[in-house]
Amino acid sequence: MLTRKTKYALRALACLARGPQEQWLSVAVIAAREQLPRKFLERILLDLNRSGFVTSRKGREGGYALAAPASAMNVADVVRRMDGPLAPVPCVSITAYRHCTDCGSEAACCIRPVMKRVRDAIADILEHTTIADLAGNPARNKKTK
Amino acid sequence: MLTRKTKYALRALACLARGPQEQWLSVAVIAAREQLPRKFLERILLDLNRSGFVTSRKGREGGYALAAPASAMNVADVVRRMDGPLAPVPCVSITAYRHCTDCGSEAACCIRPVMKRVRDAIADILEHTTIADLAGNPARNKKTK
DNA sequence: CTATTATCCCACTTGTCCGATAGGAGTATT
DNA sequence: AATACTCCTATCGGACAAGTGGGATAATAG
Repeated sequence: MLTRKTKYALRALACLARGPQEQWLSVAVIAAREQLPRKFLERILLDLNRSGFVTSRKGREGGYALAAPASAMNVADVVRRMDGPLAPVPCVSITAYRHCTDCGSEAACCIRPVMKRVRDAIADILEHTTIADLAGNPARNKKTK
Repeated sequence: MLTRKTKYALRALACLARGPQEQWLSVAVIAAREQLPRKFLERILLDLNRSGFVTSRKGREGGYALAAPASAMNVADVVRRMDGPLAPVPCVSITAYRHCTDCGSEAACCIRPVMKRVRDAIADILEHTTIADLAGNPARNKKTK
């Protein structure tokens, strides 16, 4: 299950992608447009900033903007940053591989092959879906700073 | 992420599918063979029994056996019982649809279409993978009671 | 009949994470 | 100087994951 944090993050990014190019959007505006809890969204945008998905401007008329073109930003990366690896078991993750502590031998594990296929299927979809796709606006690009 | 509960459940079912047809396997035996915590496995098998995946026999020489042919038991159903719906968001689940509390309009939701595709991809794989596949023994069938 | 061996079942613990809020410090604009 | 933003930390309740302990019940071997 996707956490709300991730859903809100995706909504906020889509909102930025749709928003007017000429100005920064404040947390308050995004929260109002997308109907999201203000304070929680603030925290999420902070994370998105640290992860490099958005840039910010302080003070009056400040706010957030996409750090890259929406069409160059895929959903998989956002989900991974917020929710962690896409893979259903850590030992089939490509970006965050970890040996399963409860599993003796990976070669002999009967669950691994199936979950590998699941991971690949999920990754294939989410990596080929961009924020621009979510925004329903493939042409929209980065805000020129 | 799959919970351990589900992973253990799948391992136990695969173990039963592989095990000798003529006898019931006790929790202790399964735990030893699959290297699983005994008590926890007991609890899991109880759930699997209630959900109808296995049958049990009390007393001496008792234990568990598959309630249906391993080749007729798919992974998706097991995961759903133990971990809940496969869908990344409740509003795209087919077996356990629920309206997302944080979402105003499903028709206008920008996240739903992508997640719908993810759900379908996961379901497609897990529904077409059986316990027999896990056990590496497609011919193995139900224990004749 | 009785001891043994199994499932059944409840309660409890410990830790982690989710979702969210409070409150204040820093900073840019009017 | 006042205002309106972002930034950052701390905290909190509730849920759930992963497991353990102890005992009731039932079936069979001897």
